[in-house]
Amino acid sequence: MKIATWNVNSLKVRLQHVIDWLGESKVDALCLQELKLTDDKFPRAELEAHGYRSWFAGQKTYNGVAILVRDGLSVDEATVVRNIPGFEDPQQRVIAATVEGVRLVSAYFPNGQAPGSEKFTYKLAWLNAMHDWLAQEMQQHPQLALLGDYNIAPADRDVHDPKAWEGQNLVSPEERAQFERLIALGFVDSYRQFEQPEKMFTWWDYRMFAFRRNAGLRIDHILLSPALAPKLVACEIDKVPRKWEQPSDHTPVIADIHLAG
DNA sequence: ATGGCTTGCACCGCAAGA
Repeated sequence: MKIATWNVNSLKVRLQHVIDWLGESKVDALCLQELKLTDDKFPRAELEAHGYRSWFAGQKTYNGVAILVRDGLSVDEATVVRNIPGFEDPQQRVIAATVEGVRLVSAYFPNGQAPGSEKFTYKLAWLNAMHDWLAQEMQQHPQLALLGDYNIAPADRDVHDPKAWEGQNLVSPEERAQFERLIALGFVDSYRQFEQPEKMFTWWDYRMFAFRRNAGLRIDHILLSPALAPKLVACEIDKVPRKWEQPSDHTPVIADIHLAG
């Protein structure tokens, strides 16, 4: 089963990119973030016409997450969850669904703006709630994958210029400690299970020709639970959609899991 | 140098992203 994550920065603007990419990648499930549209505007019919069913949690202007599932795969309708249970939040950042017996969580982690800011405090509170919920969720669903835009570059090798970024939002020690708390639950960073080229990133700023200069960060991740990690056979970043006309500033990450094996 | 782009919303400049 191929699963993927992609922050599309407006599904309205990026719908054709999503459709094109699904057609090429043929992933079984695609987790989307930053839909930036309300549920009534979600392009469910268009995606269905291209062979994918959708589950989504949207809102006006900001945030919004979805899970797209290729036709023919089983989805447990009764256990779809929106938001982090028990964490009151008007921001739509989480949706979870069980696909072929694998619990998929599509998450748009808060940006945080800057260490010390109110938004940073919210980010840390959100991360605490996510950690505690995942600890429970993993008991219920041993085969669990957490896919999304984490807004955290876990290590210096995930940063194009670690010196320039030192201590800043997305790389600060507090955020990295939160990432490590997820790892301490037993989660495995899919991308780092394999030898990878250096300077591989998933996000590049729109400004300053950042993509052309490869001035990026690796902030989109697929973490796998201990029960799922041994079934991982490949993980890659697909930089191609970032080169398309009017692209998202993020590009997809894909993990291939062999469930039968 | 706190800019530089892109989005949505609401009206032509602002917030927010990362």
